[in-house]
Amino acid sequence: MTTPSVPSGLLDGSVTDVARRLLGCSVATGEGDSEVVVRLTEVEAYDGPNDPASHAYRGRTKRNAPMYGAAGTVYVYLSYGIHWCMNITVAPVGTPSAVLLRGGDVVKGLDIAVERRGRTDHISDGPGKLCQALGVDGSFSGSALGERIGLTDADRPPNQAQILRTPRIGISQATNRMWRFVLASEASA
DNA sequence: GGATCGATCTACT
DNA sequence: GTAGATCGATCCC
Repeated sequence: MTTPSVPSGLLDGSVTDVARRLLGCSVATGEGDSEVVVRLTEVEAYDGPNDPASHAYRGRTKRNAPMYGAAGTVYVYLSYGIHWCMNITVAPVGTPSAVLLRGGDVVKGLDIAVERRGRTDHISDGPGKLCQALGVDGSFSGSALGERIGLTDADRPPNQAQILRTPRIGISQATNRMWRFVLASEASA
């Protein structure tokens, strides 16, 4: 076992399989009273070299290096100079596939998340907001799941029937790929 | 060394 | 629903 804090098999398979599987899973940061847990409701798959929209499409750089690491590596980058965005590397070493965590519901430590966000609404319904609510920043990039960020599948739906597939957001390339996955219960019709 | 772009967020209409 | 903000990293000369 290499990543004891990650449920076995959770990160196996294609990047789209994993993205779908991560919906409903919970991401956690902090410990004890300062722990914040978010249940994922929105993710996107990025298939490195085969995906024009991926940061790894043009090759390896200092920023995206963690995507070339082992499955379960956390890749955090700064978007638009102000927002942190968090990914989980999927494929084996050398293959830069990753899943972008776009949003979710805070299920623990809501007061902490609210304080960090400075608002009581829109706490974690976007990539940058999700990271801010969890207290994730660039120092988390390159670390493995289980070290500073925990991942559990406790509240994952038993089937994939409630999962919707839609085009990805915020990109200008390969927008035709339906690689954004959302929990149907959160999509409000 | 300089110019350009970005997997976004917030506020206002 | 629409427009503006904001700063690092990347890419090119």
